[in-house]
Order: sequence, then structure tokens, then C-alpha cells
Amino acid sequence: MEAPIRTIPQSPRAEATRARILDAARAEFATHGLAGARVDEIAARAGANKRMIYAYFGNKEDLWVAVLEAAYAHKREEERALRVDDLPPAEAMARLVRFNLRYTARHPEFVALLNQENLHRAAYLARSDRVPALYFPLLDTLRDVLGRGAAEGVFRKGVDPMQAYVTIVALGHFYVSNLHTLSAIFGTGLGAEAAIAAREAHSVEVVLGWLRP
Amino acid sequence: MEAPIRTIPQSPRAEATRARILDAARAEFATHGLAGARVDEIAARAGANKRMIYAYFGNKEDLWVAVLEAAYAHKREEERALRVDDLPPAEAMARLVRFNLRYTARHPEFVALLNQENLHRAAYLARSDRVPALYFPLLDTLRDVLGRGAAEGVFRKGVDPMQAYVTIVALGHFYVSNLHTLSAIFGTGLGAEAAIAAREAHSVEVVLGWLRP
Amino acid sequence: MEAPIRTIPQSPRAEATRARILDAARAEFATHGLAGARVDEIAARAGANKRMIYAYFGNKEDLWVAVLEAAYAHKREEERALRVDDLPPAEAMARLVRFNLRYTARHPEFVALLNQENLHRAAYLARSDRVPALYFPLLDTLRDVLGRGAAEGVFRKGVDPMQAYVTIVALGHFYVSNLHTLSAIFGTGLGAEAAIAAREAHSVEVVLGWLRP
Amino acid sequence: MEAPIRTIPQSPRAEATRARILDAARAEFATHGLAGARVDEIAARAGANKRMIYAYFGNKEDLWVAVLEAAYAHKREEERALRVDDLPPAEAMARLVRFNLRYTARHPEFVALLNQENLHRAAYLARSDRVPALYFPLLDTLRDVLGRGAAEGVFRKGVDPMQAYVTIVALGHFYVSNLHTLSAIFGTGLGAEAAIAAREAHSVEVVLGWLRP
DNA sequence: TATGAATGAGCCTTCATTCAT
DNA sequence: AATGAATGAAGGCTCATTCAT
Repeated sequence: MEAPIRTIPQSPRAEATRARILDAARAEFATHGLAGARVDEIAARAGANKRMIYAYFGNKEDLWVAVLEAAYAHKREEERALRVDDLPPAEAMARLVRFNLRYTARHPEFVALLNQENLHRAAYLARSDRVPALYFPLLDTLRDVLGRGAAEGVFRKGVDPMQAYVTIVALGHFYVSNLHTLSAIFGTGLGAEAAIAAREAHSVEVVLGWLRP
Repeated sequence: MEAPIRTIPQSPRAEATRARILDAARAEFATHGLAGARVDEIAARAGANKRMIYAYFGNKEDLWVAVLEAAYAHKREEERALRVDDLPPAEAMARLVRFNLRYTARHPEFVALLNQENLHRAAYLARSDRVPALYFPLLDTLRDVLGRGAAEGVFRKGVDPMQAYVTIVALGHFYVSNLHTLSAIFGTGLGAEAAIAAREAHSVEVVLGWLRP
Repeated sequence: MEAPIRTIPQSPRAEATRARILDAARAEFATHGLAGARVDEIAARAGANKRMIYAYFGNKEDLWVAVLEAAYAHKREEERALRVDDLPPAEAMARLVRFNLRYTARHPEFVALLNQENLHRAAYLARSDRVPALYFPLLDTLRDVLGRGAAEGVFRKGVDPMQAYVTIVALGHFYVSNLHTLSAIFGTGLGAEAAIAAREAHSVEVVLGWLRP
Repeated sequence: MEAPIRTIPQSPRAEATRARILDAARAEFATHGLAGARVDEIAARAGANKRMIYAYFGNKEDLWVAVLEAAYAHKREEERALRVDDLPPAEAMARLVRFNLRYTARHPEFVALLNQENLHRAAYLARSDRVPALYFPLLDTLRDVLGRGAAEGVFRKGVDPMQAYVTIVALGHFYVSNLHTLSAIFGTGLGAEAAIAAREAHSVEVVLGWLRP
């Protein structure tokens, strides 16, 4: 009916409150999901009044969207900072794989958020105004590296960049996402640095091994 | 720590009710997660009285455990039926990869359940009495095929079966799990049979390509 | 989106609970209006669990509609029981006026509900399924009496039954509705039986006096 | 029982803000009632900061009292401007009736405010300092006209001015107050000028008809 | 074995009000 | 004189669970 009255924080103090809420929400959502998260808990974690959540974000679902957007934006920024144009294809590819695995391992909350959003069939992502900006720089970089490698004869030809992208992300995402159930099968320790490093080496081996002409 | 009073259905009619509840719960849980699932809705879907859920399963969380156990058991059964001992290593491996991808694609609810359980840090799995039975036949099969391939010189040596297992599962699981957010990036159609088939072919290519000595 | 799940009480016990809720709601709404009424208070007055309000009536607004419908239905029933066909026009008219004034005085909550509903521009009445049944028997009776009186030459001719209806109702309704502010002007005692009787006599005098040919 | 700290606006600018708040409050209260009105909305309508409402009026309830006082004062002023002393009784009476009906029709918000205040059993009116000033000039005028009419033999004798006052006001008030529920019965169009004029003619007819000796 | 009815805790959201600048 | 930000106390509504039959 009516446009929601939404306070847009302008003072630094308000901006700080908004940021604290966003951080607290990311943590709470990543731990409990959208349905399991508690608005009270988010407010408490943020050291903010519950009312402020509604003033700055509208409601719980809109807050979820904001968290999601911020998470995507963060990964995009890190990907953008990756410079592999000057590296030989194999080295560049290894770097991409390593970056992705490490980013995923360092940000399990990103994994959790994505999984939850998929549970909701990406309904909230679809609601975001920034959807067009979902584009990931990594994909372009990947396309370039695959092209260079094929041209130089060090990579197999005809690789679909989308499939490659999905596979590279999958190698780390699934590992981090399913860390706990995998631990129930293979025993604990999968989250330790040594295990992460092993997974990293394996992932590079898989991708480079596969790409051999 | 008292044992819950739990009715064990004995008549065929009761067993049927129990089964309907379990099916309904799997659907509801897979769609909404543990926190988002509604006991009322499960009862309605099952065409059963809500009280029966508590009589047969104890409570919502125990029902979740039961659903999880059933899902794991189902996959285990299908894996057990896979016979690749007589096939040449490469062919056997291709079959394993294909099976996994197709199973995952056919059972997105299994993927959703696993993701949710990981959100809960596998706390409910740990509570299950059948945890030791979590063992997956695929892992043994995989170990055998890798061994044969290495011995025959058609596969690279020194491959960790656990990493191989995780990777093979990851190739399909991540694709299905993140179908909706991936669709937001790459456009729709990823769930169509053609797309599944392409992912299947790609997965086989990655695994066999990587395993080349 | 989805049709609301609404429990329709079938057992006598449930029907009794539903009736208690409706009574409590009428009292609470009449005292505080729709916005001022408290669902908790209604449940407490009804000696029922708050949840039952939602089970039986949907939500606060739907409960309001139910209360309104019941109030209208009640007045309609009483009006239907009025038998003035056999009386001479003047006597019949006096009886109608008296009935209306007394009903209004006996049911100040009906007055309060109507006023509130008008504050909401009859938006909830419009939502009612029983709107076509809003028809009031009094109107027909009135039309008949006016016709007989005019034919017999004891009433003036050309009287619009609608205007007459509104006026007759107004004479009592306004008095009861504005009892408290009128008391602030004219002093207390307006609610006492003597004052009601005086208003009744005055109302009859006005109507019969006006209708003289 | 402490006197509230209340800022009394002194600059023209402050007085303008106060006036805008009062106007906005009248509109909001008339539309939604006391309980349903929103302080935020009043501030928004007034284009004023919410804090100013508290500075100038104390709190929501005191603001309600101020709105009520202003509404009464306004009607009083208009009544005072009515000059019927020089007119023959019947003509004077017709003018009083017409004035009242037209004032009511022109100020439905006054009707709504009165109804709300009666819902609260005139509790806020009782709190007003200006209660003694509630006196309505119309009543005196009415008394005078009734007296002159009776003396001249054109009006019936023994009419209680209070009853007459209530009836005259009722004829318009009820019509305007219940416009929406009446429309649900008699169909729309009751708010149109033609319908108002018909009601006006009818009201005059009723009063003058009744007063005939 | 099954069911309709009821419960109490808790959740998301809103509101009147106050603080600090 | 005015404002943006914050607060705490509810308020409407939902949910998992239990009672009584």
C-alpha cells in the first residue's frame, strides 16, 4: 500500500549503528539461517535497540537481503583485487583456485548464507535491487585464462568457462559447507589448517590435471 | 536424559501412518529447513493427526533425525546396488561420477537436508544412534577403483580416496545445491535435463582428465 | 497467498469457547474500539487461550467483523419479533419508536460498535460475506405503517421511509452515543431510567407530532 | 500530579508549527481515533519534528484534549455568529436546524471526534481546563426561540429545550456519523449534496411539524 | 489408533516517548 | 526552535507441544 518509512542514517553515529546491526545479522543468519535467526539476538549482538533494525532495514527479510548483498559485494571486491593477467596460464589458474578455496575457508558464513538463500530458491536475491550487479569478476578472469592457456597449447580446448567456474567454486564450497557431516564420516580435523592446505593442493591438482591437453 | 515415551507402530495401518509422516516431513524439511518447517504442515501433508507425530517420533527434532537417517540410508542402498567391480577402472570411475551426479540431481531434497544439517554443525547426526552406520559403500568402491587404476597404470598414483570422494560428490552437490543462485548469475535453464547432462559430461571429463597419469 | 487455516469448532465444548470469545470481544471492542482493544484482554475475558481466537476467527480484524455481524443479526432478530401489523398506525408508530429507543438504550455496545465501524468508513462491513443480509425488517414495517397512516388520513403524505427510518433511529442513537459528552453539558443523570423514559416520551412526541397531517 | 513541562511557543514561527501540529492531529484523530492515531503520522502530516508535539502539547492524550477543545471552540464560534433574534420563531427555528445540519455535514471530523470521546466516556473532556466553557450558545438561542414561539402560539408549549437541542443535533449528527453503514443499507450517494439537501429539508420538516401546537 | 481442542512461551513488529545535539 | 537517533514496553500473532476423549 504505502511506501515503507525507512530512516536513512546520515550521521556517523547512525551509520555505525547500521553497520553493527549488519555485522550482527550476518553472524546470526549464518549461524541459524533466516527462519532460525532471532531479531532480538541480532539487536543484542549489535548492542543496538531492536527498533533500529526496523528503522534501518525495514524488517527481518529485508535485513536478510541486505546481508546477502553485502556478502556478495565483499566477495566481488576481493575477486576484483586479484591480478593474474601477467601470470602464465597454469600459474594464473592455480592462483584462482587457491584464492577461491581460501576465501571460502575464511568466510564460512558466506557459504552458509548462500546455502540458505538456495533453500529459499533465491527468492530474496531476486528481490534485491542490486541483482544486475551480481556479476562476478572471477568469471571474466577465468575466461581469459582459459583462452590464453588454450592458445598457448597448455590447456585443453573447448572448456566451458561456466562449467569451469562452477567446478572451481564447488571444490571449496562443498568442502566448507559440508565440513560437519564430512567430519562425521571421516573424523574430525577437516577444519584445521593442515586439512585446508591439503584440500587446496588437491583442488589445484584436480583443475590443472584436468586441463592438461 | 530420560528415554522418551515413544509408540512403536505395530499394525500395518500404524506403519502406514508413520511412513506418510516421514515422507511429509522430508518434503517439508527439505523445503523450509528445520527451523522453517511447520509441524502442522507436516501433519497436514501426511493426512495425519499432529499428535501422531509426537507418538511416533517424539518431537520435531527427533523427527528431523529420523528423516536424516532415512535419507542417508536411501543413498547408501543405492550406492550398494552399484556394481562396478567388473568394469575397467576408467569406465568404473565414469560410472561412479555419473551415478553421483544423477542421484544428486534426482534427490535435491537430500542436498537440502545435508546443507541444513551442516548449518546445525551436524548436531542432530551426532545424536543419531545409527551414526556408525553412516559409512558409505561408495567410498570403498572408490578406493578399489583408484587402486586398480593406479596398478594398471591408467590412473595417477597417490590419490587420496577421501579427497577424491569429496570432489566427486562436490561436482554434483554444489551444482544442485546452488542451482538458484547460479541461475541468478548464469540465467535459467540450469535445472533442465540438457543442462544436467552437460554437467554430467563435464564432471566425468574433470575426474578422468585429472586422473590421467 | 494461501487460504487461511481456520478451525471450525464442531464439538459443543469448542462452540462454547467460540461463543465466549465472541462475547468477550464484543465487550472489549465496544469499550475500546478496534484499535484500542487488546487481544490478550479478550482472551482473558473469555477465559480462553489467545491462540483460540486465531484458530476460530483468523485475526483481530476478522474477529471484529464477526462481532459486527453478530450485533447486526441480533438487532435484526429483535426487530423481526416486533408485531405491529394489527395496531392502528399511530399506535404502531409509537411502538416502533419506543422499541428502537429502548433497544438502543439496552445495547449501548451496539451503538459503540456502529460508531467505530463508521470511523473505519464501514470497511469491515464491506468485507463481510453477510452484507446482503444487512437488510433491516424495521424498514419494511415502517414503510407499511407510514402507508397505512397516510391512507387513513392520520399521517401526513409523501414521507420518505428512509428519512423516517434514519430519524427514528437517530433520536435514540445520538442520545446513547453521546451520553457522556451531553452529560458534560447538561449534567449527569442522563443515563438513569427516568431520563431514558423522558427521552422515549419526547421521541414519540416528535415523531407523532411531525406526522400529523 | 506534577505540572508537565510545556513549552509555550512565542515566536510566530513556533506558533505556526503548533498550529500545523494541531491541524494534523485533528485530521489524524478524526480518521483513526485516539488509539488508532499515530504520533509519527501526525508529525509527518504537520511537517514538524515529532519532538515538537511533546514540547507543545505534552503527550498524545493531551494533544487529543487540545484538538477536542479546538473543535468545540470552533463550533461555539460559529454558533455565536448566528443571529436569529430578529426572525419570527418558525423561521428562526428552521435556520437553527439548517445551520446545525450544514455545520455537521461540513465538519465530519467534529462528529468523529465526538464519537471517539464518547467511546472514552468523555474522560478527556473531563480533564480539560476549559470544560466550563463547553456551554453552547445554540442552547440559549434555542430556549429563546422556543419561548417566543410558544408565547406567540405558533409552537407547542412545554417543550424541554434540552430535548429539543439533542433532537436537532441528532438529526444531522447521526446521519453524518453513520453515513457509511447507512450507505451499506441504502446504497451510496448519501454524502452527495442532493442527499444532504434532502436530509436538511426533512429535518426542518420534522422539527417544525412537531412544534406545531 | 486417532482426533479435536487447548496451552504457554516466544517471535516479529510497532508505538509513544526521550536523549543528545 | 528544531532534529535525528535511540529506547523499552507492549501488541498481534505463531508455534511446538500436550490434554482429554
